[in-house]
Order: sequence, then structure tokens, then C-alpha cells
Amino acid sequence: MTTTFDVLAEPARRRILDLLLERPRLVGELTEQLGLTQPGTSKHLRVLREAGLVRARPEAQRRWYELRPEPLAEIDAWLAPYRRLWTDSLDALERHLDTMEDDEE
Amino acid sequence: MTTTFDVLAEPARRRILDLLLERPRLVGELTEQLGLTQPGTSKHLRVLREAGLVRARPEAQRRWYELRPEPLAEIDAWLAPYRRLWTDSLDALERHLDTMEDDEE
DNA sequence: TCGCTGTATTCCTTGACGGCAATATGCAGC
DNA sequence: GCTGCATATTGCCGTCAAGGAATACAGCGA
Repeated sequence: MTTTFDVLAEPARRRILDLLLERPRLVGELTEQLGLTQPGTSKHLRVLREAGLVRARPEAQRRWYELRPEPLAEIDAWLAPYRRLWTDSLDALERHLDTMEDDEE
Repeated sequence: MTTTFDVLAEPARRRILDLLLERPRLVGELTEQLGLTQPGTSKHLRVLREAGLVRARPEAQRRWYELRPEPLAEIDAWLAPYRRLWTDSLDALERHLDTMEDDEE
């Protein structure tokens, strides 16, 4: 099974989402912006489609791709319980920053 | 380069974070909860450590692992511009749901 | 120093994924 | 129906990461 996290792990796919956040785009447009080959773009779009993150609206032989944010809302929900760790008060963050002396590696 | 998204793409690692959200844990404890082998757990912990998501505090020959939420805050920041798509008003969401008739695949 | 416990690392194999090139499909106009 | 354009799919290859088994390392107690 492919989760939304798996899909987002690919930088090109995040860039696609960023582009679609501005407005719907054609595959050719995305291909140019990303500097990928057209098949490469289509493959990523397929993954995004199957994950429910984008949607294609055919218009003649072209396809307008647009964003579908629901899966991102799920990510947001997963993140929610952690959010208090850096927003509750700044104390928590400061405490963490105080302990940054010795990172391994 | 390994991004936080790559790290979170692994379910076991998300489970580790969930467990550490409750409280710091020992490797053996995590191993038991996850049903993994001990080396498997240590490997995931190493990835999490190098990504800055957890931190080890040695105590004798044991190691307490604890959460470090900063990288999650970055994810949260990436997500921010999208958030309005599902929180602005429910209208946007409803419009999206209205168009869910024909999913491909 | 030795043995034990807890944790980390290494080696190996295997499966999944990205990129590329070639090809197939769908749709419009003539 | 043929041509052409926009997009999708397939096959191949190289890479990389996960999982398992075996082993190494560190710190404590005796």
C-alpha cells in the first residue's frame, strides 16, 4: 500500500503540488517547469492521482490537473498531536534547543 | 540527501514517533512494541536520529530515546499554504467532494 | 578481567522506485 | 479514415533502502 507520506517523499511530486497550488496546469506545462521528460511527469501524476492528491479534468486531448487537498488534511491530522510541542509555549522549544549541544554524526 | 518526508514514509518510524510522543523509551521497549528485531529497531532509530527527529540519552548501557519535534515543524510549515484549502470555509471542501464522481482506476 | 545485558553495526539479499527511450492511446481536424 | 498533437503506458536498467542473521561494541557487576 502506498501512503500519502510515500507519495510526498518524492521532491518532484511536492513541486507538482506546489505548482498546482497556484492554479491548475497541463501536463506539458508541468513537464517544462519541472525539467523532466513528459513520461516522467505522467508517471508522477499517476502516483499523485492514485493517492487522491490530484485530479485530471480532460479537455479535448489535453488534461488539466488540479489539486485535491483531502490527503494533505490527513497528514495535518497526524501532525496535530505533535504540534503542541512547538507551539504550546516557547519553553518547550527552548528546552529542546538547549539540549542541542551533542549531536551524533 | 534524506528529507524528513523520506524518513516519515516508513510506517515503523511513524510508530516510533507516536510511542515517543507519550514518553521517552528504551530501545528494547520500542522493539517489543513494534514487533521488530532489535537491530531493525536500531536501524530505524539511526535514521530518525540523523534526521534530527529523535535524540538518545545514554544511561549506563541503556539509551533513552526522546522526541525532537523541530523537523516536524518544518513539515507543518510546508503544509501551511495548503491548509486554507480545507479550513478556509467548508465550501472549498464541499466543492471538491462534489467532484468526486469519476475517479479513475 | 570476565561475563552479561543492551544496543549498534555489518553483510547480504531482495524488492521497489526513478529516469529514460520507445511505443501506444485518445481526440480533433481535414 | 489519416495525420498530428497531447498524454499515458511499457520495458529496461541502475540505485537504494529495508529486512534478517550474525557479529561487534559498550558499560556494569562480580
